[in-house]
Amino acid sequence: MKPKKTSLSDIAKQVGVSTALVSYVMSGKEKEARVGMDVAQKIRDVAHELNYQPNLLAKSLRDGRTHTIGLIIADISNPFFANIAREVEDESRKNGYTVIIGSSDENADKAWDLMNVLVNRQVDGFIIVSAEGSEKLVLHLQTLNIPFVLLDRHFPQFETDFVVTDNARASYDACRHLLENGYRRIGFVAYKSGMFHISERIRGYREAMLDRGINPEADWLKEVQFEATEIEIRTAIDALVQGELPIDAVIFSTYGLAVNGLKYINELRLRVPDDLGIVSFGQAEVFDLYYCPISFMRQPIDVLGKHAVDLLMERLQNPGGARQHITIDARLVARESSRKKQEMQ
Amino acid sequence: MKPKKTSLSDIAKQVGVSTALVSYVMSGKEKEARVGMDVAQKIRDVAHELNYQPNLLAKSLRDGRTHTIGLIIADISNPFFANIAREVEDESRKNGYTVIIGSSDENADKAWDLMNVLVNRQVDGFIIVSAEGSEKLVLHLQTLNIPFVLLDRHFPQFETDFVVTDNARASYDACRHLLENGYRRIGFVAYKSGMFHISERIRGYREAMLDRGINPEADWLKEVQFEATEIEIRTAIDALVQGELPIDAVIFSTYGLAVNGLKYINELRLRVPDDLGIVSFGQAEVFDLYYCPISFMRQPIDVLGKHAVDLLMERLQNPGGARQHITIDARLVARESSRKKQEMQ
DNA sequence: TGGCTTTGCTTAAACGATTAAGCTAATTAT
DNA sequence: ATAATTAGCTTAATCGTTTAAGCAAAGCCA
Repeated sequence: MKPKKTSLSDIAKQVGVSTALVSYVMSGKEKEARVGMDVAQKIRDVAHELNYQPNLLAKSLRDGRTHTIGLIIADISNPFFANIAREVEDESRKNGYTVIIGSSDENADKAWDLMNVLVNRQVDGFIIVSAEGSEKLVLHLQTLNIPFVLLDRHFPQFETDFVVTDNARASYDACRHLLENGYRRIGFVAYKSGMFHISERIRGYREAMLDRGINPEADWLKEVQFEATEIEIRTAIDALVQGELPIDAVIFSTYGLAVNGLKYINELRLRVPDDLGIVSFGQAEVFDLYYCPISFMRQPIDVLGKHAVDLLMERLQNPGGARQHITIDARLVARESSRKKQEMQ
Repeated sequence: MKPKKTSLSDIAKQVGVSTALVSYVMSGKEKEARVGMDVAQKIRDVAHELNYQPNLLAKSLRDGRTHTIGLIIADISNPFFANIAREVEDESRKNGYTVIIGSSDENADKAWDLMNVLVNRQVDGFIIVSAEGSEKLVLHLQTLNIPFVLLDRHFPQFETDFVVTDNARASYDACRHLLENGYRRIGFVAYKSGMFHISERIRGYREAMLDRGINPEADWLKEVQFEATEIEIRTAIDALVQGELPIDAVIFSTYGLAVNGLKYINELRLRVPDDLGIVSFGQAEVFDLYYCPISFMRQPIDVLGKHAVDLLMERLQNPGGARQHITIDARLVARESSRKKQEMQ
């Protein structure tokens, strides 16, 4: 039924030599291995004729490297991660590596299972956007001595390679921008999470407010559950805009929060930015096409992805080298949603 | 340096038996292989103690199945494909398969290269969103006897498994909806392509117009190059809205066209739907959050993805079975962008 | 002529798992 | 008591590749 693929020994048999010779020729080692010119040519001819394609499984098994990397992200259907995946894919292919992507849904258990599957498939290394609670995963990879690079999020308590944006600074810039444009009562919506990148974003917001001499009300910070974003975000926004001190601007610390938040803001018929100024993290076509284009902190996804792959490649070459920490600045893209406030007397 | 992973023979050595016994126990065949209860337990204990993880490479090499499928799509950073990828990933994992995703950028050569890499990695089968001109790829997989399912697009001239939406019908429905709501001069924007799914969409549009007794002007159909979408779409829209017979509605036959089109429509300060009614293919948050929510044809991505995987699984079981053609209907999600036209006297 | 190097190839082990076949000792049947 | 069965293991081939080591013949030098 299935026309067996041609292997080294098929060629060897037809040419009348050992598989060793064929292997040498096919991997361009004919010089070192002193293969006769005529035989080499014959081998190439037959290989071509039989349409030989090497079996990468066998090769990998033999030399312990699969030239495959595992990419664990939160969710491939989120544009931020999809774009990251795309960068990682392209950059990896340039380096001769294939990527296997898995979505963890921000769930540490899922991430753990994924990692195990990929480890068993013998990936050479990982690029990981950590879910909350995946310290165990990180430690496990360390004891297995499998190279990995943390992307977008990292654990300050562990000494690992990572590539992240400067979240505190990005948040600070977002907030300062709103302040400069006349907004004063600024809310901040984040996921409820113990993860470092989240708390950094909150810290940046706080500092910007304090530096401006404003004490951010505790009520202005809303933390919503990832698993129940749609519902909780409504409650959060209701509270923010209807409280004693209704906010005049809000920062969404994540793409998913912004999308859900904007939907509800539309429902409430709040006008952006007159009723509510907005700056968001993340990026996507949504922000361009909203009736009032949304200002956002642009994370240089291409740079993040490229650095992550390059760093991993370096680590694969030199597993013992010093861990590297790469921090990249996000850049504010200011648009209508945060334009200078008209003082309304 | 690297603490070698534990293999069957490590366990065998420690327990003092052959690797065969260990293999039987680890793969749950201890009954058939008549392994002694006490020895079996000992093996399990040691396996656990040494944290044994099977090497899937070796297993795959041995029995010729990798439990891996290749997914070739146009671009993972396009939400339509990202969502497909997500479905395929989840459904495959349920079946014990791992997915390797590659983006072809609608380029047949890239798709060809990708396929070759994946074939060499011995994927068991493929799910493919074909790029234009990839007939060669399809034929090649057929001669290699590697199972594959075409997704979203298919080649009517080849007898293959496929899962697609009924594009002619979707287009017909989109157009009829606009007609029913009072629009008459309806434009259609598509990619310039010889691919079947595109011409089907055009056909559906034409038929809906003709059935209504309207002869669609040739100028109302605009075909833009995939590689130069941003520029060409401006020219196309300019022509559509400024011609002798300016259109009063437009159908975007693809997500990417809609996004670029809407951007330009915004720039032109055309009001949707008063100046221009809109229905689009594709789906994404963009359509929800546009100032005037965009009507679109919802393709049931979850169903598409699930069917594609299930069909491939079936084909892997039974390579010789009759090819299956699965066609799924898109459903109109009607919103503001195509609301009933106010007759303006 | 005898020893040394070079050329051109083959042999065989290794990667880690699977599994048909075979072997031995104990048990059961006759 | 002897033959037949069964339980409980081992052996070894296999998947396709790589590569160190070895071997024979030819070439070179004195």
